[in-house]
Amino acid sequence: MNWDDTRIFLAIRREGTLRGASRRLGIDQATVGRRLAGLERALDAKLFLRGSDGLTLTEAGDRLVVAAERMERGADEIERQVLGSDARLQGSVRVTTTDTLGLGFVIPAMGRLRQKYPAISVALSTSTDILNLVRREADIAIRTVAPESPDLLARRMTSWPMGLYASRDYVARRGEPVFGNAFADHDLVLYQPHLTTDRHLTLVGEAITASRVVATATSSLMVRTMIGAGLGIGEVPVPLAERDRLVRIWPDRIRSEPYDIWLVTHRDLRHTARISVVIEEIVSSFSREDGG
Amino acid sequence: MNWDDTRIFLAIRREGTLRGASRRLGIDQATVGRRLAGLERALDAKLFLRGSDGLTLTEAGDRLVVAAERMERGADEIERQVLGSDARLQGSVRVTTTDTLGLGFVIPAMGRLRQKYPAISVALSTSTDILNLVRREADIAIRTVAPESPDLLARRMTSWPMGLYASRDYVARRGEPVFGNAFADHDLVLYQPHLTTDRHLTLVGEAITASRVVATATSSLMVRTMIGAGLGIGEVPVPLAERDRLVRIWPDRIRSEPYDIWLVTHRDLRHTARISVVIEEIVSSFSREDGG
DNA sequence: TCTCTCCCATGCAGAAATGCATTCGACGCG
DNA sequence: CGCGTCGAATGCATTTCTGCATGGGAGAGA
Repeated sequence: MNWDDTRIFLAIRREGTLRGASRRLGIDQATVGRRLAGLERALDAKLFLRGSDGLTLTEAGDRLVVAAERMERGADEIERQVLGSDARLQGSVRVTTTDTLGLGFVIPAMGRLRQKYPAISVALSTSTDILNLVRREADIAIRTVAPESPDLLARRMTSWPMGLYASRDYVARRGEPVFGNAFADHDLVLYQPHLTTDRHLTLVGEAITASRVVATATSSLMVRTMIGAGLGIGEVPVPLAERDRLVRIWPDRIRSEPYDIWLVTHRDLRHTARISVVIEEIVSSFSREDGG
Repeated sequence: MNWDDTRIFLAIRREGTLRGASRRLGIDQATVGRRLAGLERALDAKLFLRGSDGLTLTEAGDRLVVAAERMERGADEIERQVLGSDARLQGSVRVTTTDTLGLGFVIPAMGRLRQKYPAISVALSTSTDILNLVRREADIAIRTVAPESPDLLARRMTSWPMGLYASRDYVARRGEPVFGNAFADHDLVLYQPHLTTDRHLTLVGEAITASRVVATATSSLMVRTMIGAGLGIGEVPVPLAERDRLVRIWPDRIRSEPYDIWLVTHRDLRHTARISVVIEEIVSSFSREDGG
């Protein structure tokens, strides 16, 4: 048995198709299929049922998943440990974050990094997917939720109050909403991360009626941009709203949950030089904002 | 990083040389060296220091061992689980035991197996090395010591008393030893498994003087054969001595520790058909002996 | 000191794996 | 019902890997 085929096995299981796995692994679809066939030959067992819409695990394949993931943890650990002792200021650092924070903080940090450490490159992945740091899908994550794993180190970089804002233009046209009548006669913009069904909706603690919502977005950058474009009223972290010169509605009201920003990295990467300096520069991005 | 290279890494570490690893892995020494070089390139770290007498782990390499072994456990688990659900009476079963038991019990069992299940082949490894069942180096072990791992199933097949014996020829020439004078004027044959320095030596509880020992062997088969050849007096399990028609000395004396025989297999292989029938046949070998 | 043995490194030819291009089938949409 | 899209399989050229053979170096023993 070729141990490397287990890596292919896990990729196929996660993607559901050979083609998807080939994209994730960066190798050809034909190769993925042949590697799987090789594993099945070595183990003398069919692991997937081939369907026109992809592959599904057989019972035999299902039994292997736990052991395969154990192998994967070992492999990840190997890479981290070797990486964790790398004192050189060169190589690639993978950062995952949201588009808001990527645009406003990580990219400025990358500019400064480029000056100081020209041999370090940053691979920035902005997505709503939460990449798995334990699985080594990224080196640094900047998130609005704290992680749960004991292997991950989280540091809260800032905690922004969330205020209610509209664009200058919107206020000029529609005026400010009257407090206490559920935003009657106003247009609202909402952040809805998961495209979930309507839950109990509020803005800065005030209940809203669904019919007044003119737009939602899965990204806070889109929400901010919508508000800036005059589409309606919505919640924005105060420092970002000020940067955009939005007009604050009801300045004494903030949302009860602030906008927390966590920087998360893996315990084993703590002392990796190139990762440390990237973290340092990103942290500096946030402290500049808080200071100014 | 090619996961399969960790398999090579572990083999090199265990054997200490590329050549040794290549023998264990069944691939060429040059390939082993190149696979290691590939792993070191992928991880960008030297894992071994090359010396003329083999390779020694660097600090970086040492750190990887634990994670690599975790991968190995996962790989072994995969193979066992797939093997463990194999209901076909065909394929190879690897048995490890001592030469005594291999000769007297496993080989007769193999003869009967051949008749009943012609598609099953047995790979018999007789050595004093205790192969690691957890590491999948063998499927069945027949040993004189019980294993410690919770993943292994041990069943005591028999417990033979150890008596003192000489050949008919020896007794005719030298007579039987007088009890109580430390085998004065007699030649002794000893089983010494580990080539250890002289410890406190006894035969069936009687102290002996080192100068009377004419031969030792690391194998109980060799001891028995030596005794049969008339070299001296020594301990032999009673059923085996009777089979050899040896003459018993002091028939009321036995060694305090009997000769226990354990059959050991891995928990996951319990229900593998071909392994079950091999076990069954080996057990039958021993019960024939006890019965007759 | 010479030789023998053990080891690793490297050149080269053959074998195996990979990527590309194409074919084929299934599904969903207009 | 045709068309476009998605996916898996397969033929073929190329790259990569592997095994064999050889060379060179270090250490043990005569």
